[in-house]
Formats: sequence, C-alpha cells, structure tokens
Amino acid sequence: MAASTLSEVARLAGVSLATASRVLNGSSRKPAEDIAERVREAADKLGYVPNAQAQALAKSSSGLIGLVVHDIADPYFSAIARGVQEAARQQNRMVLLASTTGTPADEKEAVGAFAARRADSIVIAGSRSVREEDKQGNAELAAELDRYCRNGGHVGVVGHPVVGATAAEGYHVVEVPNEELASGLAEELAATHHGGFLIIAGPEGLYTSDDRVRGFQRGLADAGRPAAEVVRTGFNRAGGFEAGKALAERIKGSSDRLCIFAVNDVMAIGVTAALRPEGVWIPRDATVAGFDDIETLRDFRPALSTVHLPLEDIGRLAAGDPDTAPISGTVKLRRSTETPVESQL
Amino acid sequence: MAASTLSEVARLAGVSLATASRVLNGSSRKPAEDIAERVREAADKLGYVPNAQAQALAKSSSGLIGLVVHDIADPYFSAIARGVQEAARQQNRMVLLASTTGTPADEKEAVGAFAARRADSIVIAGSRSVREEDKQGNAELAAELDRYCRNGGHVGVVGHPVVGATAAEGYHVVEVPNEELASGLAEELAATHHGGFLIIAGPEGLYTSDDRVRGFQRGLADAGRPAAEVVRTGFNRAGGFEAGKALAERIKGSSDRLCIFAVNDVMAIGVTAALRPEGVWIPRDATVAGFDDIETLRDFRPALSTVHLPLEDIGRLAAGDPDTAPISGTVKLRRSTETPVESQL
DNA sequence: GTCATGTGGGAAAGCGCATTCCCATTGCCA
DNA sequence: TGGCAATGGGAATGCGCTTTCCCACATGAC
Repeated sequence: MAASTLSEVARLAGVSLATASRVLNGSSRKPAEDIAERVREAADKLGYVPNAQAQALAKSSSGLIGLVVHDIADPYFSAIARGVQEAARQQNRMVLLASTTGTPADEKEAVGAFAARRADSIVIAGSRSVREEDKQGNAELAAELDRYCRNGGHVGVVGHPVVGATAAEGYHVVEVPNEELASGLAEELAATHHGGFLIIAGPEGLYTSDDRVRGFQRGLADAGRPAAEVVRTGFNRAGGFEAGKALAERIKGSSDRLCIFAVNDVMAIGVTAALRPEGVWIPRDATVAGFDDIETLRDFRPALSTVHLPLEDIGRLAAGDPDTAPISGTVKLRRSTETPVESQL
Repeated sequence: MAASTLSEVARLAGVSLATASRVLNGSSRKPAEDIAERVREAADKLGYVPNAQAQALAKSSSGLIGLVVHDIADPYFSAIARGVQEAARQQNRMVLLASTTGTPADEKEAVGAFAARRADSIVIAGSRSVREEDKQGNAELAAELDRYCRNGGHVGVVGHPVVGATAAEGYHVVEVPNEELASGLAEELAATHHGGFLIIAGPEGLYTSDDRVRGFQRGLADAGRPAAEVVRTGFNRAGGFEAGKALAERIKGSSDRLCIFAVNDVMAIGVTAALRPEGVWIPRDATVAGFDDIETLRDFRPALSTVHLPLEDIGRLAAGDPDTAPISGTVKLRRSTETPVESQL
C-alpha cells in the first residue's frame, strides 16, 4: 500500500506542507479560500488519501475501537457487534475485530494486539470464567488490561469484570442483570407449571451461566418450589443437544411434566432438537425456556420462552455510547412453556 | 493512549534504538544473547507494547484487512466474517469491520476509510446491485476501489464484481455459482413437485437475487416446466414475511399446491412465518425452499430445503487464503418441500 | 605483523503527518 | 505616516519505529 503523500499534494499546489495539512485535515486554522481550493484540486488530481496511521502517530489517537468476541458467527455476539459498530460509527471510529476461541489466553493476545494498535478503547464481550484451567490465562489477561488502562485506554466488559483486573480508571463493566432476570423467569414459570424443573447449564465457573442458574433457583425458592436439578454441558447448541439426548428416556419414562431451563437460547434450541426425534414434543411432553431472545431464532416453533436482552444496546453501552439506558431485560413467555389445555391433562 | 516507547526501553537497557528494535521486533539481524536478554528485561519492566501504527508507518504495511458487510448481525454475513477472521488470523493480520446500510455510497466511504488506514486488503461481502438509484454510488465506489488497487491494495469481492470497477491488478472476485445451484435446486424440486412454482425474489437489479431467479427459471425450463411467477420484495426476513402475507389467501383459495422458492433462507423463514398464522402449513398446503443454508436456521421446523453455501470458505477465499477450494454448493432437500404421503393427497 | 574478512552495535535518515513557532503582510488607529 | 495587533503561510520539529549505512573491533590467513 503506497499512495501519494501530503507533501506531493503540497508541492503540486505550490504551498507548504503545513498549509496542505490545514486545508485537507480539518485544523483549527483555515487557510484562505483560494489557496484551499488549489490544495483541494491538487489532492483530487493525485487521488490523495490521508494516511491514518501517520495521522494517528502524529496526534496519538487512532480512532480505533477493539472488539473481542468468542465467535463472530454466534448470533449472540454478532448482535452485540452490531451495537458496537453503531456506536463506533457515531463516534467516527472503526471497529477492529478479534475472534478468540474463548480462552483467556487468546483474549489476552487480542488485547495485546489492540494495545499495539493503540485502540482508543476495547470491548470484551465474551463471558468471564473462574474455571481452574483458566486461572493463569485470566491473570495474564487481567495484567494486560491493567496495563492498557494505565496507559490511558478504555475498557468495556460485558457482564462481569475480568477476574483479577484491578484498574479503576477507564475500566467499565456493562452490568447485565442475569440473576434477577432468571429469577423473574423462574417465578413466572412457576406460576403456571406445577411439575418439576431442570436446569441445563454451561460449565461450572462461567459467570453468565452461573448467574442465571443461581437466579433461577432463587426464583423457584421464592415461589416456594424445591431447587431444580442442574445438568452441566457445553454453553452452545451442541451442549444443549447432548443434554437433550441424555434426557429423552427419562422424560418419556416419567409421568411428571418437566420444565427445562436452558441457560441460553441456542442451548434451548439444541435441547428441543434433540428431544424431537425421540418423540418428546415441546410443550406437550415437556416445556423449555431459554435466555437471550436471539433474533434469528424468533421464528422457531414452538416459539421459545426466553428472557429478552437488548444485545445491541449492550454493545453500544460497552463501546462507550453514553446515551444508552442501563441494561434491563424482559421475560417473554411463549409457546414452548405453555400449559396444555385442560382436556390434555 | 500513551505508553512507553522503544527508546525508553533502549535507554533503560543501555543499548541503541536500533538494537532494541532488532531484539524486540524480529529483525533478520539477531543481537548477542546477553544484550537481547537485557533488552527484553527492560521491555518487560516498562511494560513496553510496540506501537503498531509507527511500525506500519516505518515498514509501510499495516497488517490490516478491511471487511465490508451490510449488517454484521445478519447470519449470512457473520458466517462470512468468521471465514475472513480465520484467514486473517492465519496471515497474522487483524480485521477492520465496517457495516454499511447496503448503499454503495456507504460502502465507498468504508473503502475510503480502509484505504486511509492502509489496509493490506479489502473484502466486500455485500451483494452488488445495478439498480438505477445506485448508479452514482456504484461509480464512486468503483473509482475508490480502482484507486485503492492502483496504490497496491488487494480487493476481494464476494459474488459479482463491483459495477464499473476496471482495476485488473489486485482485484479478485470469489465466484459463487448462484445460477447453477438455483437451477439444480429447481430441477430437483421439479422431480417430485407437480404443481406450480413461485419465486419470491429481492429487488430487481440485485445480482445475487437475479442470478438465483434466472437459475431457477432455467432449471424449471430444463425440466420442461413453465416459468415461475416472480414476486419482488425486500431481500430479508421482513420482505419474505410481507410476501407471505400477501400470498396466503391465494394459496388457500387454490387447489394447486404451490412450491415457493425464496431466494434466501431468511426470506424463506419469513414466508413460512407469515403463512403459519393464516393456517397455511408447510409442507402440507404449500412447500418452501430457500438458499444459503444458514446454520442458525438448521433447527427450524419444518426443516428448510435450501442450497448449502460454504460461507466460511467464501470469506476465507475473499480474504486471500489460497488453500481454499473454489466455491461450490449443494442442494439440500428437507422437510419443507417434502411431497405429502399418498393418504393426504 | 599486516591486511582482508566478518561480526555486531550505533548513528541517522526517513515513513507521512500535525503542530508549534516564527516571520512577513496587512489593516487599523492615532 | 508610524506603530501595533491581527492574520496567515512556511520552516522545522517530533510522533515511534525500521533500516541503511557506517564504524569499531575481532578473527584468520598470509
């Protein structure tokens, strides 16, 4: 990538470098109109494109905002990414994307790369974890973030603080009331469902999952119900599918109608998909609820009961857009948890 | 964003700038081990993070790859984005993201921004259009791309060339055999479906949509079937939904079982969703096929007949990954176009 | 002991731009 | 008309780094 430079433009226009810079890149000093016109003409003729790298170097601000997600093709993350993108657009910045496999070590690397590019701020969208195997990775990630913040960077984290991060300045957590919402979901479900409950959760130590589990149990307790059994599996569709497969026989063998809470929508879809070929129908033989209210899944049938999360707003907020309200969600009861009509009872 | 600089590291280590650079940033000349160690220690103590902007400026290569999509939250684009991301990772580059609203004017702006950042290459994933209202935008976009290519940039476009782009050097189109695949789909459908066909297409002038329509018609013709009626609507779920609503009465009033081809999956989902509350069931009262085979939609029921496209590979290929095979797709017939069993006829 | 050869560190010149000074004009008032 | 402030263009510096070129020194052969 080479291109014509500002000094070439200046020479062609017969002005100094300083003047050319002032004309083309919005300085506070406005050269006279006739000169400006000459410079603009020269720039146009040469097809001048300012070198943002050099500009960034000169005024030490890159106009970049880094986004760390586990998987950009996951609808949860891509919805957040859209929000971040919008905020960036408003702030006249560009989004740098890094997909990690979800391990803190990868995330640390991504943060390092963003820091190297002198991103003005960094958004971390993946769920935090306290699992033992992530311990060292978390520590390193935290150190990297601390350093970045100390150097004047801004960090927005979705959900939970990065474990071990201590930087106060520039560190910003977008709180997602997972626990409260899950509790609310449990209470609403308990109002119409009289059988047992079961939770399909992600691996222990994943904050988002743990919060939702805790909240759901609390909601059940508040409704005077016994705690639900918790099954742990992968935090994705495959995990839900697997859990569903394992559950099928049990559901078929029992007369109790089980209400299954999968801690996110794609897991709920996985469960449902696994159950269907086994002849277990939702909501006839069991009911299922998810969490997130993923847009692409809205047309799924039976319509999934879930908790709506304003993912775009979350992204916007994490990217530092100030005029977004704090995050709240809404319980959405749909067909997948409907009580069967009396005649079927 | 300020941070400690290389010269600070050099001073602390008691070596010259050149030596420090050689130690820390992989030069061909390797300083002696004891010196190198001293430099590394100093860098570590200062928390040195190389300034990628300055590096890019000095060696004129940014390590950036720009990605232009219409909407990152659209599963079609996010799947491509994943591929681009993977390729970038392999090439040790980072992805710069730009979402546009789909108008060429926006895309032009994005390309300009990428050029300013001296991105090594640019991937344009949105569908090309020849609509009259896009004419000027297209021309400007083409000019911007040409300029970028002349300056040594690489461009990868998914599907069709940008209208009017003339740069030969560095311009690379990932061919997607939309027409052939749509034709194949039509033929396979015609083998079992004996009623009429109808196509729900995007706006006229959208290459992707037009190609698929043309291919489908050709396939029908090859199978000795009359051409299908074409309904034009938005190229998204909303468009499909609208078309579905408009179609419901007609389907209910006719004894002929219609086979509906929506030119992409989300439109097909939209159609199905619109038809369902009207009492028109798929595949009982009509059949529906889509195109793309979006992963998130796989669990949709009735399972959608569609054409599988290796979206990740497309992204990888557009991002310049050479070890990806040329793009081909596969027709996937599923439940949504199944012929009813005889008893139901 | 001398000279060719090689090794490895340092000085300095940019990369493309913003910005701070500096200086030549001009306009204005006394 | 002289003097002062304001105006606006230009030279030069530096942002943080890579890389070329130079030089000091060590090594080996003759």
